[in-house]
Amino acid sequence: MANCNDMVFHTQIASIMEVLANAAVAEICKLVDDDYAVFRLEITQSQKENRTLRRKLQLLELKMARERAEGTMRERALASRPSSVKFLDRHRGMARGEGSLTGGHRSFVKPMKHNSWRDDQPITVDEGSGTSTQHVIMIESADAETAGPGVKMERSEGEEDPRHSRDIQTETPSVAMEDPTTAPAQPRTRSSITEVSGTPNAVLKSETDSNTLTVTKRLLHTGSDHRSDPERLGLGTLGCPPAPGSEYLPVFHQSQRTVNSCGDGDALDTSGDDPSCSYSTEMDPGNISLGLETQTDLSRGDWNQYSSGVYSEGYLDKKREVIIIDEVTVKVEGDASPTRNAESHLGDGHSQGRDFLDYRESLETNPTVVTHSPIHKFRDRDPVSTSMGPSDSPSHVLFDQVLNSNDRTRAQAQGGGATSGNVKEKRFLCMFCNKGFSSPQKVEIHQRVHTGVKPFSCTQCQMRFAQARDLKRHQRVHTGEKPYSCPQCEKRFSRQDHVKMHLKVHTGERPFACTHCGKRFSERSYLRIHQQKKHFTL
DNA sequence: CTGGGGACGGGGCCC
DNA sequence: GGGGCCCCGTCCCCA
Repeated sequence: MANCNDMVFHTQIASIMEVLANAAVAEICKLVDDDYAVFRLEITQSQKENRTLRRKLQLLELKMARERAEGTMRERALASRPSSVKFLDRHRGMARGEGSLTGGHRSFVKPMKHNSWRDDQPITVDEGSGTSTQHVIMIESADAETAGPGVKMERSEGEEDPRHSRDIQTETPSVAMEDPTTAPAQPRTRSSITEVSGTPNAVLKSETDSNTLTVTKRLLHTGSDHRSDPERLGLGTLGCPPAPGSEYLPVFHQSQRTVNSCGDGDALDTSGDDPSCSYSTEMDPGNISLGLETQTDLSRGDWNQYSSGVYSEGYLDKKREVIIIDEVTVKVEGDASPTRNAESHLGDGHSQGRDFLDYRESLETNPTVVTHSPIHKFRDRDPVSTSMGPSDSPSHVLFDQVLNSNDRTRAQAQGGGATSGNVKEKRFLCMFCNKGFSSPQKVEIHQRVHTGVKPFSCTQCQMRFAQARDLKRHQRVHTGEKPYSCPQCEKRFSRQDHVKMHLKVHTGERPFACTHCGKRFSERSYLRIHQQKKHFTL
């Protein structure tokens, strides 16, 4: 009987335990579900915020570009000069498979053998017609071949980030039409050649009611290097001289889409009805940048390139540098203040020289490449468009306003070595790494690190240099000049820093110690080699 | 042959 | 624009 009671008792206990266990499981599941829902909600909100910030940045930079473009258009209207052929390279196309499209942002720098401008394939230039007709060639094809043999389009679409993908995929098929309301949208995958006639002002639409803009961007035909290095950057590039009449022609195309005012960042519906603001490259046939022009994306700093081009327009008016801005997509957000809402997607600022080694190598191996255009997509970051000239344009004001934000601090901090001086003195940012410099000239020089442009060539050898000082220093190799001597042994050197290095021989100074074995070296490179060989470390 | 070390040239940046 | 400085890599010599 007792055993029977025990069995009943245990059975009841087991039942209770089961019930409790089930309840606990249910409670856990409920908690997990709740947390999961909350987590997903947070993710969604964060994504929305990200999109909002991106679009705000786009809006800001679009405004800058438009303001600048308007100024250009006014100048053009005043000049009343005949226009040249304008290539609006939308860079939708790239010869996929050419170059490394999966190896990161360097991939685009791979020189291409075909799809490149060749000397025997000049671009027809409607020059000096005396009319205001502008031949605008919109290259929208995803197939570079459709762009003609002379058009080289490279892109790294295969490795683009989701944002970029979204922009591309959701943007309205861009139409390079003067009046998009009267012309049907053309599929992006097709090539189209649209001739835009009329005065530049006719092309440049009013921005007051514009929400979707197809901005025809172009190569800002500049290039200080052209002057200093005609043998490399001259006719050989494309087989045709720079179009003397080529001018800047930002073309804004309106779309009939309406504004999706979303100043607060909500309603960021990107599912296909994003108003698009597309920038197309207007390539000057005489200054096509081989292997460098590539599709860009606003969300990844291509606006930076555009604004840099704008900047070049002002500051580099005489220096002329090729700037390529590709088609981008942006949704103008109603009355949202671009300044207030500006979000500068500053890069990490540490993308420099060696990050572009492949690029530079490609340039070195392809001396005919004109290297004025900016590199696109070096890193997965969003550089801000901040290389503005010292002009008094609204863009400049806007730029300062942007930098007045917290991003200014970031810009300085990420300026990579901007250790001294205030921000104002370093407000000229590299379009590639956002590093700040105190003057446009310094930016230009610095950007040669990224572009590989070496305007100064040695007459004694084939060496090329980015700075005059480098050439001057190098030429001592040929002349044998050694103006510096060691005060200890009278040994002579061509460079003073080598004297300083040499002095360590006499002083016995070995400031670099191996952290593994304590062995000391006079130079860091010795230590590095030592550690590599002995300790298998960097 | 190998490693250490000096010399030296290119490159980048700050001032 | 140029000097100074530093970093890096390479070449070469020598133990």
